[in-house]
Amino acid sequence: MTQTHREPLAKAYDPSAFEAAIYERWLAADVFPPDGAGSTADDALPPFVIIQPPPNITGSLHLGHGQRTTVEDVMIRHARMLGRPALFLPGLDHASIAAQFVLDGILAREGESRQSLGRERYLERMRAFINETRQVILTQQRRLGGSCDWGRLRYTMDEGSARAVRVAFRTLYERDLAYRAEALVNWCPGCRTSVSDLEVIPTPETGTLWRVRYHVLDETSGRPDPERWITVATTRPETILGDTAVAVHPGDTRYAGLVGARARIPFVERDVPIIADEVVNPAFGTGAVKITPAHDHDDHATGRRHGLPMPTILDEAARVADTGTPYDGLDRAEARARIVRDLAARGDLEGEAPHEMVIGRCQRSNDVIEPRLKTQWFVRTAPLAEKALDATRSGTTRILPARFEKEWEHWMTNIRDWNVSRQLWWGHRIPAWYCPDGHVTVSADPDGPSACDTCGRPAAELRQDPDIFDTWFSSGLWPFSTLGWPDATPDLERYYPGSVMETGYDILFFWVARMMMLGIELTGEAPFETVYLSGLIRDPLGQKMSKTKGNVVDFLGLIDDVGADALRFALIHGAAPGADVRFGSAKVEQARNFANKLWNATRFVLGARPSTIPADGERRLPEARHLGPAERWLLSRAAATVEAVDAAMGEHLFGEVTRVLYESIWGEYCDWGLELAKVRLQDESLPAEAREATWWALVEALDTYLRLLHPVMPFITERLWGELPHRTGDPDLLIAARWPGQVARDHAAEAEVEALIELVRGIRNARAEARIEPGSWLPVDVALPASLGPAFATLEPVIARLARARPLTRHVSREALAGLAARGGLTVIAGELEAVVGRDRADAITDALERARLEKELGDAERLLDAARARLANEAFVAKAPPAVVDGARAREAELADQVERLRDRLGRG
RNA sequence: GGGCGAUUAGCUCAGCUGGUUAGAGCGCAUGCUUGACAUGCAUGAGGUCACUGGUUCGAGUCCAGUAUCGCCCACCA
Repeated sequence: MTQTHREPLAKAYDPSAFEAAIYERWLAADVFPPDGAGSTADDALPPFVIIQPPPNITGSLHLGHGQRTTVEDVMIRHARMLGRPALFLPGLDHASIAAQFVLDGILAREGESRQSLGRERYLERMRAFINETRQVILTQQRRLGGSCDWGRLRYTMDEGSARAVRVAFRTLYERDLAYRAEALVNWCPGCRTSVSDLEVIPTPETGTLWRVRYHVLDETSGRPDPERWITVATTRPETILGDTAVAVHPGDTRYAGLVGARARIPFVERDVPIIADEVVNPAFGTGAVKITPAHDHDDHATGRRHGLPMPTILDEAARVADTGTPYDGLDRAEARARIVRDLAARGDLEGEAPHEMVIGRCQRSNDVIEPRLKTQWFVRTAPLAEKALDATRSGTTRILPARFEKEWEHWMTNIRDWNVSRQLWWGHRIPAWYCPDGHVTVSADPDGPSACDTCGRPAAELRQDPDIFDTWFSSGLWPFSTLGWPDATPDLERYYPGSVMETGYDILFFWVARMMMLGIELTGEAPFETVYLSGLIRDPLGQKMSKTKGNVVDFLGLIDDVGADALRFALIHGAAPGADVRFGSAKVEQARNFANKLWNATRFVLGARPSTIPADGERRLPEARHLGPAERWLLSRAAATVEAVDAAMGEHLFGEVTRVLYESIWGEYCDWGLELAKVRLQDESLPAEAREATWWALVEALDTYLRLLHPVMPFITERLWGELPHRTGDPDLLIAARWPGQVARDHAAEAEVEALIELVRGIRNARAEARIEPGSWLPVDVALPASLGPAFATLEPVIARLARARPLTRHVSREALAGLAARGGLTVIAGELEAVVGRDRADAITDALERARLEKELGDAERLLDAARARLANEAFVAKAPPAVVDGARAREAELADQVERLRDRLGRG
């Protein structure tokens, strides 16, 4: 395949100049869908399916989303390059409560409200609103380079999801896994709906603990005795109006005589029993507790045990209602203040004290949650959780990092039934109908039931439940509802269960748990093999990013500044799985610089093509017989990088992937590979074949690095790869190219070149320490073992240039070198190699500095030698450590001893 | 009240199954317009791996405890 040359690489790396165009090329080539026209997937391989949490349709992506999309995209691109049919299905979540919260805010600014519009107009407004917002997130994902199969875009409120919701609910109902019951639910007065336990955030606050006297009834008169009372402690005096008992601990002798008596509740003037119950902690407060069964979880349980009445005294907006007192109509806070005041006036307020407490607030609106009695739909979770636990315990589904499995176990084993009813409008209406006789009919028919299941009354007489489902109910079906379930579609057959579900650990229970429970129950299979939990992105101060804090980073702005590649790299570099990351500009700059480095390195390679190689020729593997040690080293290091990246990818260690690539590309390929190659490419004395081989080796290694880096930095690698000569069989686009295969390392070449690199480093170091003019050329005499002779001979001009050595003379023995050292100069000891820099150049070299340097080196070497000797002197070490370790220690000792001896020699302290 | 995690260079963080001299980026110091790159190059300084004990020939790594910070779960008014 002949490659088409487009515009040559610009001198400066400017991602904004090509990222959008690259994305368009991918789209045009139809390579994102596993079954797209441009897909090069091998259908014999198992599909790889990533499951992404569909972002809220009304929002915009923040850096956390960016990180996750990146991680997901890294996995999908890697799988695609391995030839697997790779599905990355994009989606949006209607996010009922979150969306309503956003819209309600907008309406409030317009002077409207949910109530003023009414259900139908409100929903119309919502649809208009999401039509505006839905594009935001999709655009962001594109800008970031997400290689999603856009043709399969789904939405949790589309017809497919709606049907899945109805069928799922009916199925649960038929299996007695969904039931309707009156229960105390968490009520948010701001959102005017119940919320699940998970949505209640325990918030520490300093409240007040009031002590209130309830007068005990006189047995004969039946009237409250002004002289006898029982004092209760409460943090919520307004709930006095709903009290139906006073409880004390059965063993509490202080109150033993009062149990069985009755007390008068003030204001409502209700007479209630004084009961004994184990829940009461006699050490807390006064040891007597007022019981409000309709507005407190503990009290509700107590009320049930004792068969107490449960009057509701707060309405939907948490105003006092139906108490027959003057407090009716007051907000709970105001009612509290008045009641406290009135109690004091009556002389029944015994005292008050500040009190540290934990209060439940709404995750969404931050309102104080008010427990309230409601008839709601619940999902019976115990049997579902049991199956979910089976899946994780058996390894059918793995949770990464593994430590989250413990949290999972704990939560799943203590799970409570899931309240799925929400008194909201934006969402899936619960498909339950009630007939006048109270019969319940659950139907999956989009038009509802035709008649009551129980008594046959016609549909016209049935009334549908006004509530909608918790938003997580529909997203809990996501892994299969998006593939056509409940129908047995080819997609469902092929792409279910998914491979990896990636999300932040903060929604492990909200979402992952629900998908697992519903998925297993409804499809018979766990919905994914691996749960990969990412950490949270935090700001540079370690705070969670949030709009209210104003520390949310402008995602598209960052891409405008540094490019999507740099952002992607920065988001996963140096991050351990599941660990939170502080994200600051330093990371982005590092990533941008890395991209810039790669850009310029490629420009160099392209510009260094020997004139004997045609510009548009196909790529050739360099011929082995023309390869020198530097080329063999370069190719072997590329092979080593393939091994390291494969290992890291296999374990989902993406931070390790970027670390390895950064180090290999910058520290090896650019710092040494290109520098070594430069001299040879310019060396006219070499045969053309040798120079060609050097260039082909550069191209070969660069090709490998671009492939390895592509999942992380897809745009720049695609752009640069397009400029490289391709091999026969390569596709036009890197995204569809194959992942590098593992090739054999050349350990001999690696050792040789690394020894020579150490020599160059040593010479540079000595020169710098001796404060020698960097540009000056000094004679260098080198002694090296015979085994390194050929490599040195080949690379001699390279070493000469990198070390500023002229002339560079090789000596066969150290003895010869020792004689030279006596004539002045710097001594360099680099492993087995040794060099003298600047003999006879007393003008350039300060003897005192050189002696100081050598003294320091000697000191270091002696210390290390002592440690090595001490280690070997330990008989237990020699006897018990593995032979390889002992051998290594011996070699180390010998090397150090040799070094010490040579340094002493030079310092005249033989 | 339970459970989990973190504590490594001035800062932000890697360090997998225990094994030579603990790494990176930024920052810092010194010096370089080296024909890919100053978004760069070279060289360097900087760490009793929170503390105490234990296991081991050998511990940043494993175990126990302590301290500090963070997170999750939990019905004490």
